[in-house]
Amino acid sequence: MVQKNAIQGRQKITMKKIAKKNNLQVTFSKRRAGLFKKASELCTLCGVDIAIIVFSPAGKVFSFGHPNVDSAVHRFLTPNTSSVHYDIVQAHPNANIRELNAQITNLLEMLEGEKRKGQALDEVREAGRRQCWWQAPIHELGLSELQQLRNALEELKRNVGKQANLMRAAVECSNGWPFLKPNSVGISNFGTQGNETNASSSITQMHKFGPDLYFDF
Amino acid sequence: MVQKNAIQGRQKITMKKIAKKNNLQVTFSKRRAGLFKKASELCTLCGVDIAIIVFSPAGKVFSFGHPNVDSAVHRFLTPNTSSVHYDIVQAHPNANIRELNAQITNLLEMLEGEKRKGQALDEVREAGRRQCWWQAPIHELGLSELQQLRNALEELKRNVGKQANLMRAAVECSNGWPFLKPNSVGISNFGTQGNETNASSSITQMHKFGPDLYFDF
DNA sequence: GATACTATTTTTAGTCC
DNA sequence: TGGACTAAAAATAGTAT
Repeated sequence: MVQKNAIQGRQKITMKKIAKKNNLQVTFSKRRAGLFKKASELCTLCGVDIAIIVFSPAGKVFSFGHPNVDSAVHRFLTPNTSSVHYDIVQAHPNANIRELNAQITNLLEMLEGEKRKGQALDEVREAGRRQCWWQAPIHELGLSELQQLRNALEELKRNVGKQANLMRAAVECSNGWPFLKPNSVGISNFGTQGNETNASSSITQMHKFGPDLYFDF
Repeated sequence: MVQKNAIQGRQKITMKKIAKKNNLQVTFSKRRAGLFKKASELCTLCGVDIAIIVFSPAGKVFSFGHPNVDSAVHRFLTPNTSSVHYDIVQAHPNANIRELNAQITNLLEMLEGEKRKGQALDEVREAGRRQCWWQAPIHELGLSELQQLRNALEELKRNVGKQANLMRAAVECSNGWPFLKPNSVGISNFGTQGNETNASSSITQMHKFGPDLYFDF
């Protein structure tokens, strides 16, 4: 089905800008993912904060940050000042959020394993597709369900985006924030920060919703 | 000349914070170098701009940037004129954070269960009471990949975390903030408009990172 | 754009200098 | 902290969906 020629496998490449546009795009996606993964691992293994900002060839912005991009950037820009702004949120650590983060982190690891184990059993589950299956007594979800979950999440993401547009409109009609200036980083930061394990990093992507607006969510 | 024990070669490690201080430091140095190298390669191969900021366990700051950190950070923070970061407003009380969190938690539990059962058979479970909070039918589901689910989850995690944080911040600082309500949702937006900056092609090999690429404070 | 595959190329954990 | 070394763990180029 899919065996053309012999030579398969990684090829060595020269370190210079890739000529073929198409190839460049693929490489960019792969390596960007790889870079973010490396960063994530570094965060987890060494418990450090990292921020990465990448401007894609297409003009989009991809960012990665632990605990988030802005806190790191802020800390970078103002080395002397202790992140005061962030304390607004950090003042009262929310156990639920941490719990959520922990769960998601575990989930991600699980999915990795699940993915490896086998997608053979996936077919069997195709038939068991239901509406709102996520509400049902969850005891066992197959890959089919996971796929549905994925779609559902994307839908959610889309909805949030719409809302973001509305919100933005509202903001522009108002003045500004008490202590948030255009070039100052605002509140943000979630997940555990400080020390102790967990890989609550975040990989984000900018999504375009309007003719000239990118919402990051 | 140096053959102490047998076990040589790379060992697999678990993704959690390294316990041994000494080991952690070594790993940090190596991986940081590796991360920067990857970033460098991405710059060269794809001709894109990147900025990386890393706060070491020792409190130092390491950064990598092409063409330099500040330009990328600046571009990230000031996509254009107006636009305020982290605008928080609740235009319409649509998305309820609590519900969202509940759903996510629920989904996570579901997946946890799946993992434990070791992907047994997938019998159908009754629909059960539902409350399509995002009101979006998810019937026509294509053959998705777990990898995508993973990405979606990571994005969602960030989204939920941020919203929850902002919500808390709103509650704590409700006295004085414009239109913030206890159940308001926060959405942040960074723009990347117009500026296309298609990374110049004059990217010279960034071999070893020169003193102008590494900043060690 | 993102993924799947697979043969190779790279990266790197552990340990010693 | 920065190499050196070995061998196993990861990342990934090229190609096709």
